[in-house]
Amino acid sequence: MFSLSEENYLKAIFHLQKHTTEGVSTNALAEELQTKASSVTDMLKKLSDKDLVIYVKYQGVYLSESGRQTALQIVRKHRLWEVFLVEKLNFSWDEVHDVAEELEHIKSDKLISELDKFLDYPQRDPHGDPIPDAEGNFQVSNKTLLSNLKKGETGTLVGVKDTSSKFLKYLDKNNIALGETIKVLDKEEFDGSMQIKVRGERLNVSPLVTVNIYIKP
Amino acid sequence: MFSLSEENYLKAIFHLQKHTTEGVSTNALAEELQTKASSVTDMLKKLSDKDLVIYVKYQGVYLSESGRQTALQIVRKHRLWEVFLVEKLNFSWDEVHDVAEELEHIKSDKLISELDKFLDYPQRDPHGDPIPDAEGNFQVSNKTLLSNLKKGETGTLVGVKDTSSKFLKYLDKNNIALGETIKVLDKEEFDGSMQIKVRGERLNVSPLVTVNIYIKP
DNA sequence: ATATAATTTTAGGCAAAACTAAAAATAATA
DNA sequence: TATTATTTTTAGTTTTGCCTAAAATTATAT
Ligand SMILES: [Mn+2]
Ligand SMILES: [Mn+2]
Ligand SMILES: [Mn+2]
Ligand SMILES: [Mn+2]
Repeated sequence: MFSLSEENYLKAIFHLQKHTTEGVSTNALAEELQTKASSVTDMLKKLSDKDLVIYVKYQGVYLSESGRQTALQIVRKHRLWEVFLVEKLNFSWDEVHDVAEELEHIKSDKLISELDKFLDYPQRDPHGDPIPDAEGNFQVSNKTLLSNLKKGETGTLVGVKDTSSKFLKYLDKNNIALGETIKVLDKEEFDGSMQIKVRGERLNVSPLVTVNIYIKP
Repeated sequence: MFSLSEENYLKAIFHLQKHTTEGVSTNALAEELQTKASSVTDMLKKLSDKDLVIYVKYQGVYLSESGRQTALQIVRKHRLWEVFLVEKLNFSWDEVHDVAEELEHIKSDKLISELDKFLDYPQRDPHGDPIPDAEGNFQVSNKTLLSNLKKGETGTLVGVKDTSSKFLKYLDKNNIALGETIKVLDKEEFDGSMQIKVRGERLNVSPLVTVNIYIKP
C-alpha cells in the first residue's frame, strides 16, 4: 500500500492540521518529522501525485479525503497498540510511543480488527486520546486546557497534550493520572502558574504544565 | 541496529544452513528471498563487511557467531509473534506467517521479553518449531520425517516442514494437527505413499505429504 | 581434456528517501 | 514602497537495495 515514510508524513499532516484551518507548512512538517524542509517538499510532491494531499507550492498542504482516511487508520493502529502495550505488556504510558510508532505500520486488517476485539474495543489510548474505529470515526470530547480553568473550578483530567516521556514522568511523580479530579485552588494571573489539589495533595504547577493537561469540567 | 533487509538475509541463511554443513549458495538465497542472485551477492558483501557472515567468493556463505545470534533473535521474535497471533488473536496456523514476517522486525527488548512472559514462555510455535530464549538457546527434539516410519509404526505429529498455507489447510481438512497420533497402516515401497490412521480415520497420503510431517516415535 | 552448462560476480543503472547549497518566492519591516 | 528576513523550492548528491546484461568462475558431460 503506502511506504513507511508516506504513512509517517500523512499522520504528521493529520496531527498538525488538527488545530488550524490553514494549510500545514513545510517547515512545521520538517520540525515534526525531524527532517529537512527540502525533503518535505520532495515528499509532498509524491503524496500530491497520489492524490493523498492537496498541495500548492508555497501555500502549504492539506489532506485529501483519502489521505485523511489513511491517516486515521494509522492513528487507529498506533493507539490500539499503545493500549495493548499498557494493558497487556506492563508498559507505562511514557514508554509506549516509540514502539507504537513502529507497530502502527504493520499491514494486516485481520491483525488490527482482532487486536481491537482482544482489547475489548477501547475508546481511548493511555494518554486519553480517542481511538478511531475501522471507518475512521471517533469521539470528540469537549475538553479544555487546565490553563483555561479559573480559581475555584474543578475538573477531571482526560488527556495530555504533550506526550513526551519527560512530561509523563513528571505527572507520575506527582500522582497526576488520567481520571484524576483536579481543583484549582489558586491561579497567579501574572504568569498563569497554578496551585491545584490532586488526590488531596496541594501542588504548584508552572504554566507549561497547565497548557499540557486536558480537563473535562 | 540492522536493516529489515539485513535481518531477512541473516534469517534466510540461518534456515538454509540448518540442514547442511556446506556454505549456503547465492542461488538458494535468491530463491528463498525471492530476489536475484546479483542482489544477493551485493548483500553478502555488506554482511561480510559487518562480520555477520563468512563469505568467500564462489564458495557460499556461513553465519558468523554474531550473525547466528542475530538470526536466532529474529527467529525468536517471529515465533513468539506467531504464538500470540494464534493464542490471543484467533489466527489459524496457516495465516500467521506473513504478519509475523513483519512483526519480527520491531525493535524493542522490553516488547519481546514482556510478550514472552504474557504468553507464559511458550517452548514451541504453532508449527511445532522451537522458540529460542533470550540467550539464543532452544530445545532440539529428536524428530523424524513421517516418510521414515515403517509399516506398523506409530508416532506423534510434532511439526511440519512445509509451513505454506496450502499444506497447512490440507492438514486441517484431514483433521491432522499437532500432537495427533499417527499410525502407518501400510506403506507403498514403489513411491513411498502411505495409508495412515489419524483420529481413528484411515487416510491415504502422497509421498510429498510424508516428507513434510515431523514425527516423534 | 574440452566443450558446454550452470552458477556467481561485476558493471552500470534506477528508485526511494534522505542531504547540502543555492535560487526563488513570500512575508516582515523600515 | 523598497529592503531585508524568512520560508520554500530546485538542483545536484548520497545511500540502500534492487535490477539487467555481460563477464568470470565453477561444475558437468561428452
Ligand atoms: Mn511511524
Ligand atoms: Mn497516545
Ligand atoms: Mn521478515
Ligand atoms: Mn512457524
